[in-house]
Amino acid sequence: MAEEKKSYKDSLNLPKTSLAMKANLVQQEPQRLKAWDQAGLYGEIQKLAADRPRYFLHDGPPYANGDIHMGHLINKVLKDIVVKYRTMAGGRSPYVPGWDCHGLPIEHKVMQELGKEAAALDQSEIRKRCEKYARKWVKTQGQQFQRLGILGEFDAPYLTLDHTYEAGVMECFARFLDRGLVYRQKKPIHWSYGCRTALAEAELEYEDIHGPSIYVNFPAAADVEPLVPERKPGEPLHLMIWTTTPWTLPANLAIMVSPDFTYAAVRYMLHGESQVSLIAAELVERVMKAGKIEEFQTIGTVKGSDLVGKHYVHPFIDRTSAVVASEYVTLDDGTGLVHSAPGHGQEDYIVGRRNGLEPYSPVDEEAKFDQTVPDWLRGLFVFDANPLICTRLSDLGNLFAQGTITHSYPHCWRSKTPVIFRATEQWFIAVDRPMKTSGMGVPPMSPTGVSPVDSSKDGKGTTLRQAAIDAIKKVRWIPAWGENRILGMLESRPDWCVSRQRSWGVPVPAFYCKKCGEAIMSAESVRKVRDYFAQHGANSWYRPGAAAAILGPDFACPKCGEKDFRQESDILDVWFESGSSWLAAAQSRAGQEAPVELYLEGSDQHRGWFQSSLLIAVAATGAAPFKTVLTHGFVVDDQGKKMSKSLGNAVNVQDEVAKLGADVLRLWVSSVDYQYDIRTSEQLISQLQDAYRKIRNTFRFLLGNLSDFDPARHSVPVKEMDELDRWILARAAEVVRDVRAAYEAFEFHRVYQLVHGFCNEDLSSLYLDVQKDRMYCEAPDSRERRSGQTAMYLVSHRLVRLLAPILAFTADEIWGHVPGAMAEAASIHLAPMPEVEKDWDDAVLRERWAKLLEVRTAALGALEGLRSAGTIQSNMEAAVTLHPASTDLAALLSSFGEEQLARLLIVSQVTLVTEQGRVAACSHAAESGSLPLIVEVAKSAAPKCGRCWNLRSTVGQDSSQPDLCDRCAAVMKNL
RNA sequence: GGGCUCAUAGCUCAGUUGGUUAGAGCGCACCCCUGAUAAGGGUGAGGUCGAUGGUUCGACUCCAUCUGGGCCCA
Repeated sequence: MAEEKKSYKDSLNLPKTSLAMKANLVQQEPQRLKAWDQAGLYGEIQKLAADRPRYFLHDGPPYANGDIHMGHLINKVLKDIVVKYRTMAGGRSPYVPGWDCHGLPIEHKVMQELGKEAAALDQSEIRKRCEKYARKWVKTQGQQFQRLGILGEFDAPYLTLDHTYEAGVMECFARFLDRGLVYRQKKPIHWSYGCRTALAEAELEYEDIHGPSIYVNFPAAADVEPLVPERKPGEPLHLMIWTTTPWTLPANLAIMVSPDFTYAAVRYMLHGESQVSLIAAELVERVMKAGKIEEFQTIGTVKGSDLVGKHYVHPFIDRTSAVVASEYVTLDDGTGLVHSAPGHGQEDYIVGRRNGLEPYSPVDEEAKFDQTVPDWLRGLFVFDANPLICTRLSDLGNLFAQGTITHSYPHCWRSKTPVIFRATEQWFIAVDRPMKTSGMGVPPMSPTGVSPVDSSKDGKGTTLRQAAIDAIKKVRWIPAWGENRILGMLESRPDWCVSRQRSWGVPVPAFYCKKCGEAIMSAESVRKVRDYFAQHGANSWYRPGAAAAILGPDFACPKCGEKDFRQESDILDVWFESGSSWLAAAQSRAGQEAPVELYLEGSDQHRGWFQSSLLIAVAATGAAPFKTVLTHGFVVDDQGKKMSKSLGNAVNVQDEVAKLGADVLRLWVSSVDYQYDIRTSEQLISQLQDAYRKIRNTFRFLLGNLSDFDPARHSVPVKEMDELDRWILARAAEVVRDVRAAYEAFEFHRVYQLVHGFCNEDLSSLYLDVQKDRMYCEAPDSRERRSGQTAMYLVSHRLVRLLAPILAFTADEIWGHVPGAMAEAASIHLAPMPEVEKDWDDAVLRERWAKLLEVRTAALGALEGLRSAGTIQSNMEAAVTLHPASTDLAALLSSFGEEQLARLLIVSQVTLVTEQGRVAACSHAAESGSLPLIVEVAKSAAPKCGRCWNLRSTVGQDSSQPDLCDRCAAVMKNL
């Protein structure tokens, strides 16, 4: 039986707090959200910040489709951290969330849901369904974002389907017309003859088909002959191509070669005649095998670069065309010479444009040949034409070989018919045409003016490409390589094709004369559309009579004078829409004029939103719409692989919120260096729970010691504080400085590391541990205790605000427990960031303590030996003798004093021996690493105080309190 | 295939203009405390700095190549 001992527990000032140890975030966070909502917190913040300098982060609109995923979490939490920090740091930083509501994925989804019903609905009815669908997800995602603690104008977000937004898009488009950059031209697109519509990549389904595979000899023109001197006079010379789409041969306008390849001139017998064909040297064997030719010889070689610019004759059309260089030619299959029809293929089109070739596409909506082809093909369905063309080539002696091949070919997702590439009229924005400055007199739609492009003479201004390149140099890109990345894309990008053959979007604002087909589109007409959309929305475009309503009854076709028009059925590229947001939303809707301070999106947006926003703003205003662009990387799994549903490695945001709470997720986001790939798994995220608990418990203990502390009445001036307390304040000042610098640099993982480290190392394992004795045992109102309380109060009061942008919920909860804090600000999000306090920021003190802490570490190491040997159980039973071997260290320790050293080491007694040669023979003496110090440890012989549990020689001095030390005896007397 | 980019302990991060045995925290293992207690303290084990070659007296750091990732194109 243990000896019955008197308990002094009730006489101690043990920590007492209502801040629960268990956060219970999953239940608590929604309640706090409700309270914020009822208090109108976001509005209060904006009211408070109304007159401060602006720091506007313009939200890139996520797509209104599906539940939010990890990518959204990263992006939105980072934005929220920026906004909350900037607000607390003295800025005005409203947050207006946006949503991208138009576009194919929604249209596609709606069409799928409608199924066969879709055919019976007109375009405006389909658009209504799309809008309903988009709005549903806007609402859902808005709630999911808010659940993460993100504050903003969620009751009035900007939507790309808002009337004002659509009008803003039109204004942006009009600016391009002001600059003379809009033109119309044919371009090949995926075409479904089954649905008589263009298809987007997402609407294609790839299926295997059996089709023809033919090798065709194109007769070489005379300028090729000198390249093959080995050829016998009169011997036919050909350029041999390979194709699986014979029906595109009538549209052949070029043969593409690689300048780097070597082409062989191969002699062989065909139809009893000796022939020479040019074929890529590496492919000769395979081609000859395909033609079942066993005897052949390479009689010479030609460099691809020498072939470029030479000519050939079309086998069945009276046309001579040129050989062109192309980077798309490979040696994977075919002959190394590629038949090119610029109207029937993407790569052919690109190479064709470079060489001034028309995107010739003699095929109509039903995939039938038009009147420009030879008469034996006119009106024929292209897939029916394939065998005819092969027969014709064979008859002409140009068919080298013929077979069938099975390969993957795109099909229409709805009609299941094979897709063809067909060139149709599209609207483009020119990037290399000098920009005009006329038309700038048209007043901007928004109250704020826009500065014109700086260009002195019409038609002699800079190009959009050059202006954009100049503009990006004035932007701060974080990380810095972002500038290089977008620069590379800008330098190589083609003209912007802005029309799409879809329903769900903002219409291309063109009209066509019903009589002569003339396209009507001018800055003036587009601004009429703009005004009409501002009032009626883009849906009104699809009403009968919209053209007359917009253009006015008196408008006549400038070409034929007719007054009957139809509206364009194509819509604008959705990137044009979202790229207009700096004007259509930030400026028009939120009153935040470009350039705004920050865009913050994933690094994929260098090609997407950053670039479209840049091009539009540069054309419209002459400058980039942003001052700083910050990008983050992508979420990958714990192996570094991309996340996908099919791999099963995706982490579900909703599940994590329901399991861990939003603050743990926010802490996780803050903890990673988001500029590169972000490794993610449920386990990796849940590891942050430990850090969260550490931080929370540190605050819990700080606050627990402040239950009887009123800062107004009990504060001890910093100068009068105990040195330990002044040290923790000095450290706190350092942390405030470093954390704020980290926030300013968007290095939130440094914030996390600094704060976590401070809680863990400085506070929990050192300062608070050392302070326990005083806080518990000294008289409640003693100077020693009040000094410590003042420090703890000041530290909590600052530290919690450093955390507020990250732990949005918990920091606010803690704030409610900091003495007097609620009187300063009803929510922590209304409080200012702490400043570096000059009174605290004592570098000399920090230096001194760095040495003291080295001594402490050395001593703890020695004590570990004593404890593991079983000599003592707790360090409080130990007596430590320090033998400093340098005068500097001796002076330092002497100045600190034995009593203070004992406190710092949390041992019963420290004896400082500064004379040489007095190290006792002691098995536990240890020389510490780099310090000129010998630490001697032993069990103290003193009796244990029944109250503070220290072993003290003063126990029993007061005969009325025989089991107490002098300190405790004195305290007890005055209780 | 092209542009940009990443690779340091199980995890998250530091590693200053190349300069001694590569650091921190977490986690882990072991120990202590039981007056922060579904807490707190201590000690310890973990890395051939993705690989190879080169420049240099000396390379995690500079150069080249490769391997494996990521984003965007083709």
